[in-house]
Amino acid sequence: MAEPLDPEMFDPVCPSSAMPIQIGDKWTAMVVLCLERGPRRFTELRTPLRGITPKVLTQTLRAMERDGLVTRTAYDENPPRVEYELTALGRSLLTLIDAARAWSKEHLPALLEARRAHGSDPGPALLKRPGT
Amino acid sequence: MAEPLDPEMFDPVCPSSAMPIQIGDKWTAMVVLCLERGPRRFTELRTPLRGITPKVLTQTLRAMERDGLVTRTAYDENPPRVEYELTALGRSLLTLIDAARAWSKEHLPALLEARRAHGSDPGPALLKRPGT
DNA sequence: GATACTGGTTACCTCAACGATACCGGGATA
DNA sequence: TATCCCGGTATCGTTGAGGTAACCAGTATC
Repeated sequence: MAEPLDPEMFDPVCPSSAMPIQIGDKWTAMVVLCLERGPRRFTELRTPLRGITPKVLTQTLRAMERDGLVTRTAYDENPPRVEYELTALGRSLLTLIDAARAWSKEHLPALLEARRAHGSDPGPALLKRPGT
Repeated sequence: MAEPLDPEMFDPVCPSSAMPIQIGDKWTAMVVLCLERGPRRFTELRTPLRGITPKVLTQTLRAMERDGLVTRTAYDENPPRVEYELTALGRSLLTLIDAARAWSKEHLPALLEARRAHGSDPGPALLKRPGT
């Protein structure tokens, strides 16, 4: 829980953005990965999740808290400090995320090639979400 | 590829609707499961996917075709006949779907209980998609 | 007094997915 | 003549996730 998060742990250009699997909402899986090695603070999470706005991060964390995936602990200090930590349930998603990443590693190139070979039209917009 | 699809293979009331995992678009995983045992016709798919409109089914299938998940074969007969079949790539999603279902079987009750225990507010709408 | 830091909140807007409803072409069948 | 079957299209409307921008309270520091 010590070392800082790598600001580039999620490559925004990476084709994993086309991954056909989504865990929870758009940012949920990335939050889980950020919390994998210990509790993190709100601001700390914003670094690797480049581009996330505080509103959306709050929404995501509140929903995850509601679903028992994370706990929120506020310390009465100042400046204020709030820490988010994975629960066992939240941690159980890691196996699923690993499965999704394994599938992508093995099959995503074929999917992208199929899409490219399909030719001109971008077509309906299946599978365009950001991933990990 | 012979036996008809069970019209009730997807229970619309089942809490799996809350499953925090989504494969492709809303109907993609269900289509994959429908095609698991062999090619199916357009109208045949509409039966278990209760409530899907032809427009949305067409959209879903076209996107899956574009991504190399299914093949579309039109026979020049009449009444017209079109068959959709899983490709190897599409079939590879089955392992992922199984993993998602295994997770749900084991952990979904805990998630739903956490949500219930969280109390009154339905809160922001994470995790409300139909699943399998 | 002014500014900065943390952890947010509020109001507004956009856009794609999804759904409802209606219609169609062509051959076969009654 | 009329109707059915099949595999779709066409048009319209709704919804909600997600984004943008601005603001806030409380303390500490300059």
